[in-house]
Amino acid sequence: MEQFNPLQFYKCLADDTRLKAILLIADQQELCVCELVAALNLSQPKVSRHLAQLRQCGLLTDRKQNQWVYYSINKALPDWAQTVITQTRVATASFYKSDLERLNAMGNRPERCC
Amino acid sequence: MEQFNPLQFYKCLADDTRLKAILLIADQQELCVCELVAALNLSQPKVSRHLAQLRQCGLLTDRKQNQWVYYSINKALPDWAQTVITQTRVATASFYKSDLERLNAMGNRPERCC
DNA sequence: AATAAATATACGAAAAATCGTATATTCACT
DNA sequence: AGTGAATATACGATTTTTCGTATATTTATT
Repeated sequence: MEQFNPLQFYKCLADDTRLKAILLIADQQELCVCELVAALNLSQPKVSRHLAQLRQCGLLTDRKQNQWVYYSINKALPDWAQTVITQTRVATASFYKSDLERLNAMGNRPERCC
Repeated sequence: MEQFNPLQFYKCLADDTRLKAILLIADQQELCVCELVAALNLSQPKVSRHLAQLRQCGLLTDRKQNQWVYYSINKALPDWAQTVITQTRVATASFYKSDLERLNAMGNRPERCC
């Protein structure tokens, strides 16, 4: 991840949907779109649109398995950016607590494998 | 600084003027408005407006000395937020390098005291 | 008291970001 | 081939943010 732009990075974090999605994914290692839709309690197009933006900016990577697309934090992110995400995840757990609860209450979550 | 909102924090960092101002101030300990105007090469009202926003959100504190107002990073910021700023300052020096050069080239900088 | 320098604020205009809704795509399964 | 579930994208409308310009405020100096 060369010449990664901090302004673009922080613009990605400056939206409620995107920030919570990133923190949830960082907390859970990876999540598919339908899990994020349930956790965030938002429409599928809205969530999908923000995830696409985070992928395009290099914050997330995706992997497809069957009909699901799993998003995770891009391991190629510069160390400082990973540190920023981790610090935020640990220190601001109450910010996304209710989303995590909705995720855990979700039924029929797709099974990971491979 | 209780129940500090991470979304508001990142919105503060998600603007070119504000991000560079914060990094310059973090690097220099404190800077007055006219120094930031020179370093950022922007209009005084624009810089002043963004500084006011950063102060209102709790990222900066100000101190008045004679006719100058000096801004510095709010020491009451939560640790994680200070870590985020420090990590960014250290890792993305090239992002505000040219601003720092303009600051160093500036003549007639007000003298600190007290 | 008048002037000048530094800083702050007000306000409408312009630009940027976000949204809802509709629709397209992809894949598994029958 | 057809259906349904999961995901992605397009597009105009709305909301939010930022901006330039003018003006107010504060303080030091003459």
